[in-house]
Amino acid sequence: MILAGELAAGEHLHEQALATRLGTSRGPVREAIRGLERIGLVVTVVNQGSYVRQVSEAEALELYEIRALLTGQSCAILARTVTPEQRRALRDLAQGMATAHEADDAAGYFALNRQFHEALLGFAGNARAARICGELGNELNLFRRRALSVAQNMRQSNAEHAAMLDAIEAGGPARARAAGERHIRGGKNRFTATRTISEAPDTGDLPQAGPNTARKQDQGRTTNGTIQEAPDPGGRRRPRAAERGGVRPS
Amino acid sequence: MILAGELAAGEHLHEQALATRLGTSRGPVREAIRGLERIGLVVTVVNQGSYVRQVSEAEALELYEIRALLTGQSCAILARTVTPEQRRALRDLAQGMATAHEADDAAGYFALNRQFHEALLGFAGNARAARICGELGNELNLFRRRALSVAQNMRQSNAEHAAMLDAIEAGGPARARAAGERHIRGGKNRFTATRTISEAPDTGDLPQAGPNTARKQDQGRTTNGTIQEAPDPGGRRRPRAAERGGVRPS
DNA sequence: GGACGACTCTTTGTTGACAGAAGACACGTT
DNA sequence: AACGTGTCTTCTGTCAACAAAGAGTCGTCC
Repeated sequence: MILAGELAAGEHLHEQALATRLGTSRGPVREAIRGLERIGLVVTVVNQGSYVRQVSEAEALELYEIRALLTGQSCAILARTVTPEQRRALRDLAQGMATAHEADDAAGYFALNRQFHEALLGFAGNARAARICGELGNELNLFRRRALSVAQNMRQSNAEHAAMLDAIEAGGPARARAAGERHIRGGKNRFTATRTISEAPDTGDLPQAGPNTARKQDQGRTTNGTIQEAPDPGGRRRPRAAERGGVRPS
Repeated sequence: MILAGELAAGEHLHEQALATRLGTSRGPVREAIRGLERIGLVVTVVNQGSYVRQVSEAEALELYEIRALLTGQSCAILARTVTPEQRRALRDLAQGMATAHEADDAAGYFALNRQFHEALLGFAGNARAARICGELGNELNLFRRRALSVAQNMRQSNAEHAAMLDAIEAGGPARARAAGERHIRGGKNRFTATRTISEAPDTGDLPQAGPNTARKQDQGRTTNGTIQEAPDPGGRRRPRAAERGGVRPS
């Protein structure tokens, strides 16, 4: 639900509501939340609840850097080890993305893009790196949402994919690595360029509190103590207040 | 408890026993297990329970590669951005490790080593990379345990730390990156060399079943479906059999 | 009129109990 | 004697209920 955008970034996770919605009880929901917390999709404040993680721009840039490294390394490895079947599979995925782009099928494009990167990392033989890269991509989706569905960006991304494959097939490890890193950093730049679009809080139908509602907040001590990040619920903590008066102007 | 070695790799996590031992009930234990599962310290099989993750040698090598990349990148960044305070902090940690090595203080050495790498990654400015690297180190500890407490290895590791710092301070990004990668790959080689030592199952006081006890095992379908790894409980699944007759020879 | 304090309500944290599943043991059959 | 089947026990998965803590609201006092 988080990745699908049904739960907005910063949104409070109401355990009972989720349980009834999923047709189960609070126990399984809590266990799931603990798992999401560990992979960084959710932040929990003791005695207050859990919130969908809000990725700051600085953090997003960090994630891009890690992905660039891992992707570049995978390309470098593939330049030496790629098999004809793998080449064909990657080319097919790239071709599929091109047609999806022409058909203006953003959803299909994203699915294929994910498969492409997953296959690339997987072929390189480091399953764990592939898993990490996928999780980082998930977190990035929390931030960028669909701000990247600009057609121009899709085309540019496709060109970079082709360059990566060319470098893998004929360029040698160093060039392949550079192409891989360039692609991710290109995505990073596209993200930075279109960031202002998603800057507007797009919480959909949720009532939105003002940016400086007085709140105790306790400086966000999380249960595992790793990410001391202010949850900033964004909307209401107690539904009652929002439903009755809406935003309380300080 | 896993990192401290109280729970051996492959050991079954008995929820009720853990709950009573920790003075709580099964709910919080289950939530904690879900978190550990997400970061890869625990593997769960449905309707069978959770086991401390067993890291295969191939996986361990993968983890080393990822750490090498991240560490090398951090060194490259630090070569351009390191401040005098950071240099001093890293030098102090390296010096502390040297004295710990001379004093044969393996525990102190490991603690300092962890701090050193944490500080290195942290100074490089990518908090997430630091976190990932730390988690990977935790997982590696599942495997290598204390096979690396050989004095010779400590000395070699110290020399590599010094080389990293030298390269960061005077060598430029490329040399610093190479030094960082060389250190982690050196650890990888030391791990491979001493691997046979830890190969002997060191489960301590646990009764150990024979290597080929017939078991259904269901090929280990996990709850999240990511790591299809055979749990291989290693010891007993039901205490009764082991307590009554011990190992049943086929 | 504004600020402080008590009260109430909602939500989380935790517990105990129940149902289902899976393995182990014992018995009967081939 | 070996194999298959039935039963039993144990453990996990899930649920409903209780206790505690925090936040909002209302009343009172300065």
